[in-house]
Amino acid sequence: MIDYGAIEKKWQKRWEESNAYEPEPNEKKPLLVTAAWPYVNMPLHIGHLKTYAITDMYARYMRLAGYNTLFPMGFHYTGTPIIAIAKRIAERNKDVLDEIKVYNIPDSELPKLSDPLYMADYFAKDTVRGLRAAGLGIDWRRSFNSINPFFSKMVEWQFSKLVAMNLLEQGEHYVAWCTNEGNPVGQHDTKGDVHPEIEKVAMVAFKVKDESASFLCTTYRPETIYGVSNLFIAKGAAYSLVSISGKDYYISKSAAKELAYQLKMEEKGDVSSDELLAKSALNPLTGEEIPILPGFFVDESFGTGIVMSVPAHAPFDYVALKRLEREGYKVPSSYKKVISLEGDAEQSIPSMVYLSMFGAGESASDDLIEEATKKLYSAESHNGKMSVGKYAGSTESEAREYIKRDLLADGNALESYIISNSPVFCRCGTRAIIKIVNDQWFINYGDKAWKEKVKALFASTEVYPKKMRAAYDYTIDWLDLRALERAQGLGTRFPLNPKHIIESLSDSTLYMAFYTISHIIASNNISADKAKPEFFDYVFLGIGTVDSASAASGIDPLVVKRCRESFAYWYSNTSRHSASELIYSHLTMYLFAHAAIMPKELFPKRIVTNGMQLYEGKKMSKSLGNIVPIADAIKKYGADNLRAIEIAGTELDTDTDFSVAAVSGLMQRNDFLYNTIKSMEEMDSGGLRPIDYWLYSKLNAKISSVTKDMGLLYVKSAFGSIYYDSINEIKRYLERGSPNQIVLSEFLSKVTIMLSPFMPHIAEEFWEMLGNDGFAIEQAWPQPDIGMINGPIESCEDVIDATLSDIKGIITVMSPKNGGSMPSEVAIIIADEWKFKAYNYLVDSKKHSEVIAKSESFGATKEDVSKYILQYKNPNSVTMKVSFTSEELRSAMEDASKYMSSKLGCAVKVYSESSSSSARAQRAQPEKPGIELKWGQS
RNA sequence: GCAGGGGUGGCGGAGUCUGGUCAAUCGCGCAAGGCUUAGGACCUUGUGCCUUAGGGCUGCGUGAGUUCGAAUCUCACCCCCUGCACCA
Repeated sequence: MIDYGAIEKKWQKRWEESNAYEPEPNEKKPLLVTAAWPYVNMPLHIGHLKTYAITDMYARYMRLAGYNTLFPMGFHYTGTPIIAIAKRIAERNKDVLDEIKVYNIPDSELPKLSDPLYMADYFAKDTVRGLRAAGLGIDWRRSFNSINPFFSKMVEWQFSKLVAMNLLEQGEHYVAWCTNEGNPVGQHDTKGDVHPEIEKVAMVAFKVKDESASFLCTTYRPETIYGVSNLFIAKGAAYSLVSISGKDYYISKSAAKELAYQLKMEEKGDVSSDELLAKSALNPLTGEEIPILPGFFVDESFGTGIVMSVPAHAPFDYVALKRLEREGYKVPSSYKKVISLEGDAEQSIPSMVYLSMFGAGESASDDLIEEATKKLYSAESHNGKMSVGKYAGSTESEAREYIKRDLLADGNALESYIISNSPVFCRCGTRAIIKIVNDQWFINYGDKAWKEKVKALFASTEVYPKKMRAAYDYTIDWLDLRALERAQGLGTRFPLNPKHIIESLSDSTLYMAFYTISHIIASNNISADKAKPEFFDYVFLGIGTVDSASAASGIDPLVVKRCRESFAYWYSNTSRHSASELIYSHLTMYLFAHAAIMPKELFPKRIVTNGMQLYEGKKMSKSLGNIVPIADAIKKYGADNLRAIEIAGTELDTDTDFSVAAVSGLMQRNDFLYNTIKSMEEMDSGGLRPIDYWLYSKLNAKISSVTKDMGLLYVKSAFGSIYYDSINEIKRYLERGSPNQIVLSEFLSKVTIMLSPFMPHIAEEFWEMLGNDGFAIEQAWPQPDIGMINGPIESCEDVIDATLSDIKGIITVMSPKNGGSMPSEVAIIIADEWKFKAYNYLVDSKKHSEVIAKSESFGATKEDVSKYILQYKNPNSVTMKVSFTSEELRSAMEDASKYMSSKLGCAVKVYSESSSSSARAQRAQPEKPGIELKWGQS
């Protein structure tokens, strides 16, 4: 049994003692691999480990492949969640305390975590411990966080560059807003972590009859305006008369309050709902006069608190009218249908049809009506056609845009934003609304020239998995204005508005460059006030000289020089790693930042993304309570086993499942390898047999295919070949008896090197047990000896396998007829060479007649050849030549006969067809030797 | 809706680019036997259907097409997953 804990500690210590992961520039080719830095509002769990483990595997592989490889890691502090969590720890919020419980934080630490910075530092340290324990080869000297003052200066420098390039813009922007706290509201600021979904909607104005003012109705479906039978308001609610851009409108009082955050508006006075009910309105498109009625479902706080009633298409409107009718109200009697669905009856009222589909009558619950509304809305949006009005005949979705455009152009409508999943509450308890901010700064990712530059440079960036390239291309096109500042949170102050901080994604697009100098800055204790633009200009862009940069910054010229050299060396070859979800945000912004600021030869060379890590088939989440901290998993399963599953459980593009069953499979196999290596002392090393050549062939073919797979980051396939296949091959090799120590040792040593990126600790242990010097992780990746790849001998081995399984099958069938006894002897009859030649000729010619005509050249009679070759009825299906000769197969079979004999429990004799007197001899085919079982006396 | 990815055995997941060596690598699960005081582990065998001297049939979301031959190529349709921004 392997003691994983002991092995892990042993090798981690030795690696550390030899500074194995603290590279500096040298004569080798450089490679800087970086993974998206973790956001430390919680400790890491095994779901987070995946990307880092893959990055580490890649770094280790490239190191073996001859690169001087650097893998640094920092921590992301920017934004509000760290503050939010710390605050809730201070409040002793039960959810957060429960969530944090799985990480075994000592009671003495817990109170201190209510300080956001202390908490972030604490979780960062915890993360370092976890990643070290997982055996990641990270250069921790270079670690920094996103609020490091020197780094902040770099971010400021970065944004000053963008300003100079005219890539920032100021303008209007909408945000979800808490009126109580005076802050924007993001998902983590809301009760229940609900994301406020923001939508742009139309507000249609219905002029009041005999008045200059209009009713303003929020609607998703302006195209249904032709079918409006009345307006609904909330009875008993307070309404206001307001003036927007010189026009008067009635809206609910609460809407007036909220819309004031979006539109310039003046409140002119209160109006009661009864007053409104007494009025009537004019349809802006049809001019029809319509009544105002109380709607039971109208929410004064949603939209404008006035709803246009389209009973034919809106189930709520329909039900409301029916209820009013029953209560004795005078209600419109015609439900005008304006949209038709294919196949519906002309007279049918869609809202009635859908209500009855759900078994919902006039007294149905709101939920049921809601359900019918959704279905009808979806059906009409997808397949509905306008049946009336200017756009009759066009699809509903087209008509919606056209009609909205017309209404806006004619001054019959306004636009506003609403929270479509309203109500969303801020944690303080206030309902969130939408605010339009008009001095908001944006990064203009919509800039055409910038986009073109990114596209041009990105064309030569390698993307893994390859098929993700389309997603980047799409995102490059799609990215547009992006707000870059926020009112709250940790981070770097935005130079153009120091009250705000630079938003968390925007401050993390160039930080990987800082790793190349962070340890130099730290070890020389250089303070942030020396981080002058001239310093960054020189180090990152080569603008100016060592002396000018030193003079401007006050930093020692030798330090400046070292920074410049370090950056120029490492940044010339970079590989970026993250989960694939970041393609749509961070990774593409990272491309934009590099295109704008960095010299084009330093543009990212490679981006690698991966899927998620699942746990027992499910996404890990606090609500499922299935979060496994990294330290726990390592203790339980072993770092290498955890790594292997996370890295190579699937290929990069799919999610990986972590299951305990998979771990136990790995443990058993590790034990097998361990025991095999231990038992090697007793092995001899004599002359080579076919099976030895077979193992060499497998080894070299493996090196060749794995090298190819690793180059394309087909991780699962590579690992399968290195690990599972090798184990199966060793088992087979050992079964054949008399294993050769030299052969097996070479096989295992090379496999161990290839295994080390995945399972570094175990690989080191095996490497040492095999009697090799140095670290496995510092060896050269094996080169395949193509000459040792022996197709014929592998094919012969396959034939041996197939023959064995054929024989077993026949024995199973025949035994009962022979009183349950086993055969006393099995004769294996190898086809004569002429059959090989005839067969191969058929593959080429595809014509029986041509093969038969050539009979003599194969050394056989026409009769024999035609009898043999005609059994391949469709020559087109004979496509693969036999790669070995009759004699090669005979000798391999001979060598395997002892093994077959032990498997079958009876004597096995090998004959050639011509020397066999068996009646079954002529059945022998090149890849299917004849078989004869003998019962009784042998 | 827009964009990207995907539908293969009880399950995870190969194979698809480059059609034939594919009843389908590998792994998990399951079943029987061996070993064991017992359990676990380990080893052997089996695991679509029908056969029974190494054979045949059906099958890779649905339907059609190309081809001597299709999981693989073409067309149409159905279904699922992810992202859609100020959120790290």
